[in-house]
Amino acid sequence: MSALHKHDVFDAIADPTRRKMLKLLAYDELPVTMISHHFPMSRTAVSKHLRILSESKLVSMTKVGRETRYKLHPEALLELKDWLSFFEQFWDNKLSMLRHVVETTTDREE
Amino acid sequence: MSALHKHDVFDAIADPTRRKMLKLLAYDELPVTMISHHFPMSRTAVSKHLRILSESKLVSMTKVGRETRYKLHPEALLELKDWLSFFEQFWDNKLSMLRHVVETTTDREE
DNA sequence: GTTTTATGAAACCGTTTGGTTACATATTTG
DNA sequence: CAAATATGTAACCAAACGGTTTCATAAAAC
Repeated sequence: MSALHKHDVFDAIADPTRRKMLKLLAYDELPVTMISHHFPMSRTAVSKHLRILSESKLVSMTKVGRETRYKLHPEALLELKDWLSFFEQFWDNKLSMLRHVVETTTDREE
Repeated sequence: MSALHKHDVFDAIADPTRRKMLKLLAYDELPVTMISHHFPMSRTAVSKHLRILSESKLVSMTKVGRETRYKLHPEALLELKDWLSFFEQFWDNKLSMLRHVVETTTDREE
């Protein structure tokens, strides 16, 4: 994906480092330096991954003093869930087929 | 991802062309030339996308005479669904929280 | 007010990606 | 058998990716 056009959710989760970041941010809001301690790369590289996650709305940023705290914004994964749900009707499993119907019905109420 | 290591499902669906291919193959098994008619690129480029989808097990190939027919193998998307299910517990919606519990319980029976 | 800390931006670099065209091969058709 | 068809492989290319180091800036701490 181009540098001008923003990265979407599918791009964002394609990278294993970014997927790990999402799990890390699932419970805690964390500043860049803290996040970078969990990865074998420079803080700058971590910062760039966070920018991509931010572009795709998977994380949100809050400035607190000199820190920038990032936290998970899980609602952005709904796009992925919706995309997936289309294919569930093709799983050769009657139980998941049934569940597909139940889920899509439930979705209407959200 | 490297050329030696196979592409995984997350890589495979990162590209919009490949996502479109999956939808196209959802209903019909199709040979390369037929598939390429749906995309504004060369048959060779289409073939390369299909190889990546094949590496990630999202499609399967069957040789029929001089044709290679590709079809969707939706079970490969289970990995994605499982990955997603971890995050559903964080959606700030009690209903989807409840559904998460129901689904993971149901999964045990498959 | 100087120093330290936290961060992002810029420039750079090797590798991968997504496309191309040309070619080789196998199968079907006439 | 010769010609046409279906496909994959190879070589190539520009752009994007994922990393680096250096620098600028803002806020906190001393």
